[in-house]
Amino acid sequence: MSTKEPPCGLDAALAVMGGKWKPLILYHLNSGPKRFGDLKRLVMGVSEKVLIQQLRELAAAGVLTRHDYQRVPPMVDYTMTAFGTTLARALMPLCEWGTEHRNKIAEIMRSPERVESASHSVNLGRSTTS
Amino acid sequence: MSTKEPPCGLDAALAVMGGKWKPLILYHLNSGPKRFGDLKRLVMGVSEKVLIQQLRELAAAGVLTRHDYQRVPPMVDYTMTAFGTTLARALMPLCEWGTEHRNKIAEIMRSPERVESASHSVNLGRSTTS
DNA sequence: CTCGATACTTACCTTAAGGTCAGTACTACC
DNA sequence: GGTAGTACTGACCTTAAGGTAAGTATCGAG
Repeated sequence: MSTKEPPCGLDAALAVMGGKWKPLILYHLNSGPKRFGDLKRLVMGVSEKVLIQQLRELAAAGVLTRHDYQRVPPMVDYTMTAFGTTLARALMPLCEWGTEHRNKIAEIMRSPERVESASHSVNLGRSTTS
Repeated sequence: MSTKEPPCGLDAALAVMGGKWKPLILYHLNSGPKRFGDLKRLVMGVSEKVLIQQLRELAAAGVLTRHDYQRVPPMVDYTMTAFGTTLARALMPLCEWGTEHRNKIAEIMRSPERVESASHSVNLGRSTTS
């Protein structure tokens, strides 16, 4: 019984969209195909190397397609697949939640709520913060 | 203009819920208060140390409260805050998406889609896979 | 000529995140 | 005595993830 499929598919979803920049990449691509340079500007703070890497992973996961126009200088665009679109749609409530609560979250990050019996500051770390 | 608040709150949301086990912790706590041991069994694969750590972080972020009954042996339970409940609700579409697509995702992870001009396997890494 | 644009690749580096293991303190049961 | 339960703490370790910097090749503009 302990090896049964879990009731919640969050682990599976996170296996696809997990990565520091992937959620934002998905958000931006959901509004239409984008060139590499567009994404670089829209996903503020991402390095070229990591952007390329995570785009490739998303492509490998069938979430987006990379279309190379075989030009010099290079010209490449990235488009959501139908599968990817369903994921982006499932991410929208989280996006909205974050937008609505952005001020509260910023405040909490500045001054985390005192945790009973411990009051060290929170490190939310590498993988998800910007 | 480039320092304006982003249109999408995913970064803020991820600042709160980012962490390998936090989404699943949130999912399980959404169905009612839980003892530490309950969570350890429900969130399969998590180590005690990391579970404690991420519970503390979620408490510091105001998502849940920790109630210590001051007993020996220790008796502690964790309850979602109203704020946390809004987040868990925002996560449900993603949970459902993952559940629906679990088979497809498992297949992709076994055999990632060929990426144009590269065909290396996908490593979805530490922070979000189980 | 230089610089800017395009979208990458590669070498190398740092460190945050998650983990194992040992320990804590008490009770109850065998 | 031992084991099991409760929920932690701290020391120590590994490595995945994200990053910087340098480089690639071509075109067009000044």
